[in-house]
Amino acid sequence: MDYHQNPKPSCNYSYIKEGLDPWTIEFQPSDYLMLDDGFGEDDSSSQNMVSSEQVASGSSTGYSGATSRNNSIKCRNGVKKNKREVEHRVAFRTKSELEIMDDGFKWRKYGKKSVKNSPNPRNYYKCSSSGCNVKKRVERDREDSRYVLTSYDGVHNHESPCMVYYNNQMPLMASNAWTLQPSSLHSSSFS
DNA sequence: CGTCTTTGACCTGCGC
DNA sequence: GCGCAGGTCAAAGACG
Repeated sequence: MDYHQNPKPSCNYSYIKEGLDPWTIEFQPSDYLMLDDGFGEDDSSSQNMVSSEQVASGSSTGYSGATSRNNSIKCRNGVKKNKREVEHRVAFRTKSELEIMDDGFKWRKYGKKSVKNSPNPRNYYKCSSSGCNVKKRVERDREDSRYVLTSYDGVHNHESPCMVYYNNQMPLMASNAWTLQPSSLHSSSFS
């Protein structure tokens, strides 16, 4: 049973960046987990991230899909949201042999879907904590299967189950570590 | 027995 | 209106 509690892999992470070579900045999981939600609001910063829609829509990998055709995000109830209205969505690419990396939370897989023009399926996860609606998408980079594309949608309304374990070393690690404010979402592509 | 993964079916939006 | 594609649901089975 893949319960996503494997030890933190000794892999290198790469932010999905804008303007610069998107795959050159590497960091460790702990670095990312300690980011605050004010992160990325300063455009002069070299640590901007982009929405996962840019990843999925092909800005960096060539993907295309229904949810990205009109720069809008569809919801189950049919309500559409503009890209920039989607809150708390982050994506990054990770060089790892493991598709599942321990981010301190427990995830339940609820779907798997093959993606057009990609030999690798996309996996869908929900946070297994009751009341927490954070979702996660994981897929291998179609152009370089050594990399894993991970995108998070939402903000955890609870602390990480690993909080106690890591608390001594990572006091800033918080449930909103994944937060990405809309103001930090950029609409331009990597082209 | 509870919780998880698997997987086909279904829903929705978009382009033609 | 139809087909395509992504995202989600839910039943069935597996596992500890």
